Amino acid sequence: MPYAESFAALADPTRRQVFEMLAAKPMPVGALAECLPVSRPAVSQHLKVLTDAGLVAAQPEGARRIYSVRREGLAELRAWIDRYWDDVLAGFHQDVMNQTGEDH
Amino acid sequence: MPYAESFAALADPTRRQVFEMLAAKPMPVGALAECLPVSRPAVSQHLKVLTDAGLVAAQPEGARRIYSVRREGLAELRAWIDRYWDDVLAGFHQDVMNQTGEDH
DNA sequence: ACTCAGCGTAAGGCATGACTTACGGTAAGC
DNA sequence: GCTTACCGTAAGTCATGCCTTACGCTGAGT
Repeated sequence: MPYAESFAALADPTRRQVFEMLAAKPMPVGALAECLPVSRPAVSQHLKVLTDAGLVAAQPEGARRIYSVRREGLAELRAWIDRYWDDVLAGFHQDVMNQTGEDH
Repeated sequence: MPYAESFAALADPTRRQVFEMLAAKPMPVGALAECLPVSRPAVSQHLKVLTDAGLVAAQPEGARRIYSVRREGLAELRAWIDRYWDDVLAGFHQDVMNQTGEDH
């Protein structure tokens, strides 16, 4: 269940901001840190959490590491939501049945 | 940005379990607590977080309070994911363009 | 009116987590 | 080869969060 780590990763505002910046454009660590109110090591730690969750990935380019978003990570979250989305719709439908007719 | 609270709410495993149980079937607090390894007040606190995030809602029924899932809460999360889903696809598309031709 | 079931809230303890500074390690440039 | 840029990790501090027990409130039944 990798979606568990994904939710935990995106629960932090700074980490969401990192993710959003990478979604807009792949970037090295330094570029992220310049646009954020935290230190560069803090960004590195956040990137580790996001990487472990499968939401981002690093691609070494010389001495730098270009981080970018992994579509599969978002797909996991979408899958989780869609599952319970269906459950809720089914439950709602059942409630309507119970309220209207109590038939069958 | 209510999705912020939603991510924070679903980041906790116990809270996700509560949400999943409510998605399967609306329930009062006591019924949830019986199936969980934590005390009833803990469940109440989790329900408050989920309620503040707009993910669940309570409907008083006599002395009990029947909790159920709010579709709008899940919709918020879906909207956030879909937004960055599109961004990632666009970025990926742009990378392909840069690699193949550098035209525009 | 009294009792009891069902919840929410307050207060406190303990773990988890986010940030900092300091350090080590690798790749590029002179 | 040596410096410099770029990055990850370690250690420590401080805040946040989850859980517990104890308490107070409301609605139903006798």
